Amino acid sequence: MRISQLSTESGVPIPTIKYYLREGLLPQGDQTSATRAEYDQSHLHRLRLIRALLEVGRLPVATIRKVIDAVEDERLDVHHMLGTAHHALSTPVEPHPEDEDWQEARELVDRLIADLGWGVHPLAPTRDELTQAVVTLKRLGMPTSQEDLLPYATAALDLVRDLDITKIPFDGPRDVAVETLVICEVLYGKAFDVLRRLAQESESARILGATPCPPEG
Amino acid sequence: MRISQLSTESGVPIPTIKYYLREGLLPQGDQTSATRAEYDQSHLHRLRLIRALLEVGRLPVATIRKVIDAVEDERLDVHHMLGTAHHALSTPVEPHPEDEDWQEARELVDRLIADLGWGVHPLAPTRDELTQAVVTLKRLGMPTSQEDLLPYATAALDLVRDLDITKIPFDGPRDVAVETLVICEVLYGKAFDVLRRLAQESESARILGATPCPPEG
DNA sequence: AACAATTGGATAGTAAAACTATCGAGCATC
DNA sequence: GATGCTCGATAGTTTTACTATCCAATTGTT
Repeated sequence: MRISQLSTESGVPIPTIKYYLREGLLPQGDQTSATRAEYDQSHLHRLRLIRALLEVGRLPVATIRKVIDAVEDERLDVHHMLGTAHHALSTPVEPHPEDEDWQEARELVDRLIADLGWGVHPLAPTRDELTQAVVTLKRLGMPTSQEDLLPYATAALDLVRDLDITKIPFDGPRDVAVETLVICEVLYGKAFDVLRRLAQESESARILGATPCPPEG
Repeated sequence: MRISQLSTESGVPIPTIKYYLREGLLPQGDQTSATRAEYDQSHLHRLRLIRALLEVGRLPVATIRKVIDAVEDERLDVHHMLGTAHHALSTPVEPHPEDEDWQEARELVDRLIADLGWGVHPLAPTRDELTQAVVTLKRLGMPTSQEDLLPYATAALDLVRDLDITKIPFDGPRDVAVETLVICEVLYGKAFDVLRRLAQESESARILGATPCPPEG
């Protein structure tokens, strides 16, 4: 199919598709001549993935690029490919190792992960991300202990082990594996986030003994 | 304290503080003369809250503004104040009620909430948000059923009921209640999100029988 | 073969969000 | 009364994600 058809089928405007091609999010089509290229279902699929990560996951284009690069780097085995994708998904946080609060929080995070027996690399950026949340909670006057975080951690593990992970075809083609992992992480992550807010909405109304609150307007 | 001290204590540059003042995120200081205003601990605290929501929660300034407006609107009782804050926290999604996939997904979401017996307003924007995630999952070839979502929903409810909600002082001053709610929703939400990704990282390494994957570099 | 339409590739422009910088006049303080 | 901080207003910057415009090269269409 040509670019115009790709555009109508996906709902993404042609200039935007060209932009994604430039940015390396979408692979080039099969060039049949100097001014013609042929696209197929894989491009359509990729385009849908890009839009999902952008619109639902609110991932920056640069992050999506990193994930795609990991898939297309043939030197990586499945394990390292997934790892790279994983680390790309964490929002970069610059650590403040000299800060006292930061150090304390980081120790808490490391101890938590160690006590849980989780296999996470000591330098994984995810650790910094969690540290930042813990530091911030403390600064806001809601200090967090390991016991506070533990139930969240075990709940997270339960969900991942029983649901997310079972969906990932580790033995299938590599691109399918990463794609599924990313989708699980981003879209089910989003779904859970919304469900959490729904639950909070419902519980808070229940406690206050009131009827559900309508949106403004 | 003066604006310069507010700046050094919070680490936020003066022009940025002025910007927050202009945008109504930070209340004006106590004006002692035409060119002097006095700020206090409450301003410092608010500033920290703003930065937390911006940096950790990645909330847009406009959203933070909405939450603050809800707190300061004296006509609202605690219930409606929390509700307004709640709805402000959901990323706006424009619904596509004419779309077939959308309709189907929306029915699934409504049925799920009804079956769970959750008290959520029929027009709550949160419903649209979840609908969007469900539609997107379907488009990406991972259709979601009510049974798929149920375990996420019950896990979310457990966390909220046993942890988040217990932290909110419903009978205390109104501003403390919303602030706690927002902090719980945004920061513990973030913490859980990171824990989920950590669990996924760990489980995926375990399944592949590999050692934890180092970050690039 | 003439010719309008489409494409690819390049380049430049735009919109929104979150700052950041500058300026001028008014105090305050030494 | 010189120095320096402050307020308030206004204008400029940076980043991100597009969007628009050109142009020459086709392609299909007559």
